[in-house]
Amino acid sequence: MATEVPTIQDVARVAGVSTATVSRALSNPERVSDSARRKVLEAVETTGYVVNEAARNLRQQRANAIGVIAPDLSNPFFSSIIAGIEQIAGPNGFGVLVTESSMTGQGAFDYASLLASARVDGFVVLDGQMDLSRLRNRSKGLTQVPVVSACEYPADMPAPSVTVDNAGGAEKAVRHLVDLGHTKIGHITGPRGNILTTTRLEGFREALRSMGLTVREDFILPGDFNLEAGKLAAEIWRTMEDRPTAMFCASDQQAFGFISQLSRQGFRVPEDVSVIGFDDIEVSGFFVPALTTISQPRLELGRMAARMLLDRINGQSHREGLHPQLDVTLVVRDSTAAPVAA
Amino acid sequence: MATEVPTIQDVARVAGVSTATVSRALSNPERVSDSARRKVLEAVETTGYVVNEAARNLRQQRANAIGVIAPDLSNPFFSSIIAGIEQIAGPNGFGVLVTESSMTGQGAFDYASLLASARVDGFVVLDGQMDLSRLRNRSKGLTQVPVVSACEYPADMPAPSVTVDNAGGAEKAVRHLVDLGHTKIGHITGPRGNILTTTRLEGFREALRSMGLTVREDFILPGDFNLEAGKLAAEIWRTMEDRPTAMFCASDQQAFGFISQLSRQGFRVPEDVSVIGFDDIEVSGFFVPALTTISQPRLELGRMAARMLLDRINGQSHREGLHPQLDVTLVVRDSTAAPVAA
DNA sequence: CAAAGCCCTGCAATCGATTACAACATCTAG
DNA sequence: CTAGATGTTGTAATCGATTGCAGGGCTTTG
Repeated sequence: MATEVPTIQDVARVAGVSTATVSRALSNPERVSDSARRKVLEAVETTGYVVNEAARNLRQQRANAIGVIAPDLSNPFFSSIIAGIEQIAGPNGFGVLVTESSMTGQGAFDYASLLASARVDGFVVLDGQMDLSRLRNRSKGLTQVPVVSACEYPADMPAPSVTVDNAGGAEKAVRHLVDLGHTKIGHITGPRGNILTTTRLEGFREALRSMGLTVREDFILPGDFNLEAGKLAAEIWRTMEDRPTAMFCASDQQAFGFISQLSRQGFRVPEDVSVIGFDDIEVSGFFVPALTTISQPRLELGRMAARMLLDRINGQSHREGLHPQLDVTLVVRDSTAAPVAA
Repeated sequence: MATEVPTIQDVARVAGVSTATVSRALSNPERVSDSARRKVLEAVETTGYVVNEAARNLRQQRANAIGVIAPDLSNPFFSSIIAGIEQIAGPNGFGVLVTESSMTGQGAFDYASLLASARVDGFVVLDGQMDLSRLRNRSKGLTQVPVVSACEYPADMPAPSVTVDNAGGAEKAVRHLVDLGHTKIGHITGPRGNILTTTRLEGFREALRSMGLTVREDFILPGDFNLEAGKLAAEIWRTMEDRPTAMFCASDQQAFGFISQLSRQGFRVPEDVSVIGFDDIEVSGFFVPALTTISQPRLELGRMAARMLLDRINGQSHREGLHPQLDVTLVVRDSTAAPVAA
């Protein structure tokens, strides 16, 4: 039972050919004769041979793995993206190493080291806050290092990215609220400095203007993408003299926090205030009330980012362009309604 | 800028010693003289050397990485556990490869292959449904392969595991409901055949009995851990003639689905029915109503599983025993209350 | 029929680290 | 003073795959 793991030597011996032929039969089948290929495949079958990745990686000078840097693993928003990345990476023979931003910078988990140590061939960066300067001053310039940012992206980053149409999403959200009859529309932003925050805020402003409404700066509450931020914003909303009748939240989680805190204080959604989120994570349809939101194609985001990164690693140019943008859609549920006549 | 990645040879040259000394200075500092160590560390600093993992892995015949097999990445319950695993693995120089169960079995992502290919040194299995037999009939016997199952575990699996006290959790939930005055208590189970399902159900039954209540089989609804299952159960609850006044749900997600569907039908929680969950995922405190639940130490679950696996890989025996069980705690929030006097 | 080209195969170098072994210096004990 | 122990270092083999190069067989062409 406790047999050794077979090597390419074993296969070669069983098949009666050289290791070179075995290697070629497996990676470039068209380069060997039919008979040799058959013998090799048969020998692989009987021995149960699997290529030793460490040896291959050493020789080929590539890791056959990609790293994913996520800001927060416990946020369900990111896990779907990661699932999408795996769907592409796995079948292409690439492993996926997932890291939280908070882990990087710690010894071996420093991402520059991950690259230099031949553990990964490139990164998908899901964290827009990430400081990529360290990557730059090590060995190759940043433009050389295969990096694709997905979803969020550092403003100064000269790397390909795949994003969604955030401004368009904001516009769809505002239009929905306006269509319902709202005129006093507020917004809870994401964290300061985040690109998503600015794009959605800008889209929000622009949409209001284009629909002939004035932007009330006091209706724009600073926040974050998490639950706590929504709760905080609710406290502010509650103390406002002139309250917005509808709030556009920068994320679903934030919307949950907002609604939760309001409910606790005796307010009702959507009767007292309409709430619309952004992301469409899984629970959104099951929240109470079910959350109206802007749906992001999260799986596809991950898949496309992975495809782009693999192209990059393989030295190909991107089939989908340098900065593809995916569409978002409005999902109307129960957290938005027409404002009650005052 | 586009310099090559420095190798141990470069360091040796700069430091004026042999590669053997460099290697020893880095991994067994006490085996070299002070002066040599100083020179090496300095040379590492100036060259920016990072060990090439592929070369090390090949020579040492270990991958310095562990695999995590999760049933469903988009479930926030698992992401915390994974974060915990990383907290331990990373600082110990181990990478973490995350895989969804649905991916395994596909070519290179087959987990037996992952092992044989020297990509990982062992696994943390988060999926109790996982069929581990394939692992068994390849090379070493299953007992040889470093595997630690966390949270769920296949019943027939002769591997170490770290779990929580599921029966105790069920008991705490029931006691809480009984303390509130409930006597008609129902349960929505997890998926059939899952070990968590049986343990929690058994704990539920046992708790009722020990508190002098009879177990009503018609109050036990079959389910799953996901949102949809809760929704389905709500439909059944609604049509019951004699309804339980309190439901113990096998997971928080399930509880959300249950509450969500009831709300949609005009019922109120906890006025019409008390609901208690299991897991205490992040959003639970922000649900409407905030969910009373049994809290699992998810981060610690991952950390402990990782520690056990690393011990195993390093050939040490487990400091924490073969089957440690972590305690769970009752978190009382707003979804449970005394039953209304009929 | 000879020269040139192509296909298939094997030999052996190579990737970059670790480590068994041996060499040497230094120290200790008798 | 010497045999043996101890501590430090370097040499070179090794891990398992890939791949440049060359050789042998066969086909094509003039």
